[in-house]
Amino acid sequence: MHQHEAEDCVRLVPIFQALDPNDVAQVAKLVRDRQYAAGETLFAAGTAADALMIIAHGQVKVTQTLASGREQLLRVLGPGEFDGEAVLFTPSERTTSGVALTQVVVCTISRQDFQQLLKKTPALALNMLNSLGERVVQLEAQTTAANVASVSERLAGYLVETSAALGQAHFTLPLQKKDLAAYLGTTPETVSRKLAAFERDGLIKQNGRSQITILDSDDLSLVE
Amino acid sequence: MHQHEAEDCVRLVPIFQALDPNDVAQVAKLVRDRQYAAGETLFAAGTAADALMIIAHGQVKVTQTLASGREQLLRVLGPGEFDGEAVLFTPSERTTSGVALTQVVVCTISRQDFQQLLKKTPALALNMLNSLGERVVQLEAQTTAANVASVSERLAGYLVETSAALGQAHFTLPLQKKDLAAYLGTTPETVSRKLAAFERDGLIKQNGRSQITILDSDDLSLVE
DNA sequence: CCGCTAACTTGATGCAAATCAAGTTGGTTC
DNA sequence: GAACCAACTTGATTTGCATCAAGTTAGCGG
Repeated sequence: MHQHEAEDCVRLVPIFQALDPNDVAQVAKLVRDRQYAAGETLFAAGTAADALMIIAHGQVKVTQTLASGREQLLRVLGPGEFDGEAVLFTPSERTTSGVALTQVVVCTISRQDFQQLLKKTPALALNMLNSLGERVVQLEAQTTAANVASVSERLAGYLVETSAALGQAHFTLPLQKKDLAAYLGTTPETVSRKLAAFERDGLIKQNGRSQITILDSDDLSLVE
Repeated sequence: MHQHEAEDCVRLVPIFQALDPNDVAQVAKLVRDRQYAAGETLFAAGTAADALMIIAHGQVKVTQTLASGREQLLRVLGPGEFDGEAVLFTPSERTTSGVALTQVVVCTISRQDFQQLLKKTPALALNMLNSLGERVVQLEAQTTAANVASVSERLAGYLVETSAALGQAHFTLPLQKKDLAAYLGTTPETVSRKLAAFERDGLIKQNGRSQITILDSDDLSLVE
């Protein structure tokens, strides 16, 4: 079973894709896997960044907390995604924390092993560059949105994107509203109110606490 | 002179550091350099990302603009820094725009050449990974600050960081207040008022339009 | 050195969203 | 299935900041 998870990681993860079978075998040997229950902490800000963590199953929220105590949800990692940047540097501290949202299986590679691997496997470094480049583009968009767009715009954008990513107009919110608020840089109260307003305007329909149906994707995209 | 600039780029840029002389020579051959006057556009969002641009001299502001027309200043590139991520992908569009703040000399490498170079020069890929990793960490901090901190906190943080980076309590703001406002996600009016407030509280002293002296760095860091 | 203009400052007003407060709901545990 | 508790909702109030408006400066070209 454990063996199985390790292979899953290597197979699942985009950065290991298109490596030759030889390399893949090498990688699999270095991988250790580990389980966490929902709510458990996978890594904490301020601790040593000593391993690369790749999600095999489940979801992990990555947050950053300011001195003031307010917390920003930076992203949610799903299967195949990894927490990342910290491992690339010479021994350094993590700047973010990761908490399991569901039961989670992660595959880990120690920083040392991973850096060795990078040197020996140029194709891996290129894959990694692509992955980080995409992340930069996404973060730039997130920063811009946070500074420049209203809460309604950001929420509407989130709904449209989520719906598009899942390929359906009707879906279950992948986050609690509390977490969604932290992601959008607002409060649960405001998320609640804005969703109610969208519903009043006939843009969406809410069912229960976390079911959303998008009725008018076009107008939702135009919300300001 | 042109030859000179090309060498400058290769010598100056962190990502080319620690390459062996052989590689460096190779890189220099691929580099073209180009000049821009203050205010000129180096690249625009929506156009093809066909070249990597490295700043040899001067400063370039990188911005992202929302449909609403409001503009976010993402960063200011100085000598040795580069605009980057876009070049890594298969042909794609730029998501950001770059405008010269001063007279600027940039060195460019075509995307094709650069990608070839990456494949042939593993050390370069590793340097690039480090550089992008740092950028991710910095962007995460910027996103968190934008969502979670007040304008006063962000401005105070900016002053403290800038002062620290320059190594002196007295300095000239490297940006116009208009641009500083765009960077912090606020308006020039608010920047003006907050600085006046800091001065009233004895935290800083302003001289002329852009001279700042930090009087109490500790208390400035505690502003909320 | 004068005049022009963009950058900036200062003041008055309005509004979006945070905060505070008091319920209500739904899921989980025993 | 009753009781509990976190998550959520809805309402009232406050507030930080944007916006609008009217000056004031500083730098630059002539």
